Amino acid sequence: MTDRRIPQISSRKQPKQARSNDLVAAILEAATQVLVKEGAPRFTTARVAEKAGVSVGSIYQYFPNKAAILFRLQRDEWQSTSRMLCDIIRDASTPPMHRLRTLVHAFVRSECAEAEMRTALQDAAPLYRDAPEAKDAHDEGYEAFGDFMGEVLPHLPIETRTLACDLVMTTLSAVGKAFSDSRRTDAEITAYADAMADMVCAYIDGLRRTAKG
Amino acid sequence: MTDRRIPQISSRKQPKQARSNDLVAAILEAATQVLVKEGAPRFTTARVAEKAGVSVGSIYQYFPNKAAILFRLQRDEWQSTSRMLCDIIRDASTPPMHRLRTLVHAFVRSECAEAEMRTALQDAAPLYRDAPEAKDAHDEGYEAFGDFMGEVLPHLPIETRTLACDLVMTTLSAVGKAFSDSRRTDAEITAYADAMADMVCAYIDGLRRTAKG
DNA sequence: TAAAAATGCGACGAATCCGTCAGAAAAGGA
DNA sequence: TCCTTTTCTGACGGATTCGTCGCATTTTTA
Repeated sequence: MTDRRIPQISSRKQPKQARSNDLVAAILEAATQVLVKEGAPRFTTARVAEKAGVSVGSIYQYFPNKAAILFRLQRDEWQSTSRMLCDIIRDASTPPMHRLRTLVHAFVRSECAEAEMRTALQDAAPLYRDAPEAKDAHDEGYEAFGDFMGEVLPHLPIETRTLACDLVMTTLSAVGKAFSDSRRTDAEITAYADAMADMVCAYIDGLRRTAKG
Repeated sequence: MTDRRIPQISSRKQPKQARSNDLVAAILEAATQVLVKEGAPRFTTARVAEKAGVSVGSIYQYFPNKAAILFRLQRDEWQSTSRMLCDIIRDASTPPMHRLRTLVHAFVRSECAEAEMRTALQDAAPLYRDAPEAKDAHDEGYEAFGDFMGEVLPHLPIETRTLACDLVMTTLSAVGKAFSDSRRTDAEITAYADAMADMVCAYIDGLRRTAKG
């Protein structure tokens, strides 16, 4: 790349009055709608402002630029699914592989539920992807899953385990995205999630045998 | 989406003189460079023309619009990798699962080799994705892989087999993309491809046992 | 209640970008 | 060589977008 700018992402000013908070909330809500209904290329501060019943200037009071809004939406999304996955994978009251299957189903279902939003955010990625803050948003879920793999595959060499962890997480996320690119029925979702779970479990069982034998 | 245009993609006119062919080739070459070096948002007919040492008007003589250039690049890429995969998976002189492993390695390696190009094309996807021609570009490889699954899992119910086929193809493509998003060393590529092959093979072996037992 | 501070407004300048069109240049034919 | 056809050129119109800035409005403070 020859001339990429790294967008400024961090917030411009902290709201001090109550109405400001409402404003920010309204902006984010409107941004979501604009993004989903109009698509990434037509995502414009002007359109967001109009939808939110607010003027452009107000937006730029709390977001340094367009990219910051998109980044914020993306980060919120990551955080919420990340948290969901943590809850499932750490639930000590159910057997590990059962947790994993539940995780897969929950993940696929969630991806399908927000497919439009996700696609649009993906399309807008060039605008915020290069921001430094973009990296540290995924780590919560990743760490939890690392613990899980340690629990299930204690005897595996650490390197192999890390690689396996990476592969499984990537598979969930990437295949989930790809699957949810088309609109799916409930039955399709269940069937596909079952197949994904089969695949991942088969892989992990294989690793188990390798470690023991 | 409220107001998406479907872009016209099909070619504007067939070149009749030799110099025209050179021109089209030069345009595509320049387009590739611009896309990789400047990134999707800065991909402009003007820039492509400049790089190709040609005027904007000439571009619009052979491509109806910007989207058509991008679509063409994407299609060429799909075709070439699709063909490569067909050659590997259909090679009757090697045992099936060995072919599959080779396929995985070849695919991951190829994705990594053209990572920048692929990312940029992905970023530009909103411009050409909705075109009707976009769908029928993947089918060659898909069909070949379907045959392969039939060969390896003859006793599996057709529905299950189709699902499995879909899952494996999607996994290859989606996980390969995600993996190649970061720059990778040769050793990393090999290790990751091995892990992917392990996972896919474990899944298919599992299905085999299911079908027999 | 009056001044100060915070917030909200929206027209506007500057920058791109897309694709066209009238005419120049090159190639082909008689 | 001269005329016709094909190809190439690049300035330009029309459209869109981003983000700012001077000013109006509301809230807080004294």
